[in-house]
Amino acid sequence: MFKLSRMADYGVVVLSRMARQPGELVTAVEMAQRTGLPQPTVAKTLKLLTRGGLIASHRGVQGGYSLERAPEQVTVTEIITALDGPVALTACVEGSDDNCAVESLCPIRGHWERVNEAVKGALDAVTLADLTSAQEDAAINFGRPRAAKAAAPADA
Amino acid sequence: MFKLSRMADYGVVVLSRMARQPGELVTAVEMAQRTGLPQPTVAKTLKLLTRGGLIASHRGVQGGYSLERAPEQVTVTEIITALDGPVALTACVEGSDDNCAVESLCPIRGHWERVNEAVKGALDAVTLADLTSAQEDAAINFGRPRAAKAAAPADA
DNA sequence: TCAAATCAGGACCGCAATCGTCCTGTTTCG
DNA sequence: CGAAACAGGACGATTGCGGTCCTGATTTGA
Ligand code: FES
Ligand code: FES
Repeated sequence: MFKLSRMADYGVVVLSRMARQPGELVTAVEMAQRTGLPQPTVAKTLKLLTRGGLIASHRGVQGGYSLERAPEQVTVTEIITALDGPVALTACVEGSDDNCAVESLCPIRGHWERVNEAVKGALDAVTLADLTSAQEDAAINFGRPRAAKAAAPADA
Repeated sequence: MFKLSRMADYGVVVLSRMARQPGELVTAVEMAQRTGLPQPTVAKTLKLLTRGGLIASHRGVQGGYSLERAPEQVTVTEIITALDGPVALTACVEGSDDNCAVESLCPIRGHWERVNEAVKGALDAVTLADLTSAQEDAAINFGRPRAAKAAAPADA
């Protein structure tokens, strides 16, 4: 069913929540309260997000996490990459050391990368701002936005 | 890591193999031999593909499967849908009856659909013909493509 | 008519990756 | 020096997935 991991889901939820007050320092437990998610999991998510460079952390007594980057500069691809590793649809795309069992006679060998590129491009075109700001202008192009086809310069 | 299931992978492999001789009737066991994949799994894949309307089946003694549609009319989205169910990145997109646990206060509620649309659009733009074309340069690197992996240890 | 070939559909089990939790440092502030 | 808060990893339960097999249904051909 081609669904992304729950971690990435949580990550987007948490991040979009943080995008409301950029720069504000929030602790992990408070973040869990705001989102309604279990605290340990949210803490883990925050850690991963920090390691991925998406948010900044501050240790110590008055510490916490804060979103420093602009919401429209945070792409969904980055979030997924930070929480679930690089986007690699199949085993034969770069990023994994294990190839398909039939690499020798596979008819499409390197052509998976094109699909991978297309998906990554689509994911790249959606930013955190898109997910949080669509509140007011819900009537944008929902049918097939520029993201879909415009993300096809894979072979340029 | 946002990878699609192995079933979908196999499906594409099998289909792209069938795209070479469209209309030819091939049995499941022969298809397994051609692709090098285990027979039971390949049979299962063929069944799912048939149910999805991507290939035609013929029962009886001289039966088998055949690809009736044009390769450029078969999209990757269809293949994934046939084998893994509809493309639904998260639980809150249409297609599943189960929502996130925090749907009530989730800040992005319906906005996941945009991401879903973007991905589906990207997948829709790649057809079976795209994967099978450029067959000539697919035979060049028979060793181990391993695109730009940092310092690939000699494992040959 | 009968038997063989082949697909259809589902049941079943084992493995694996994920999800979620917790514990032990490390850092900063009061 | 102690408390607050993050960092990092270990650990177990669970769920879904991958893979196999078995029993029908259908068609062909002898
Ligand atoms: S080598 Fe991976 S799909 Fe063919
Ligand atoms: S992510 Fe599903 S309801 Fe918010």
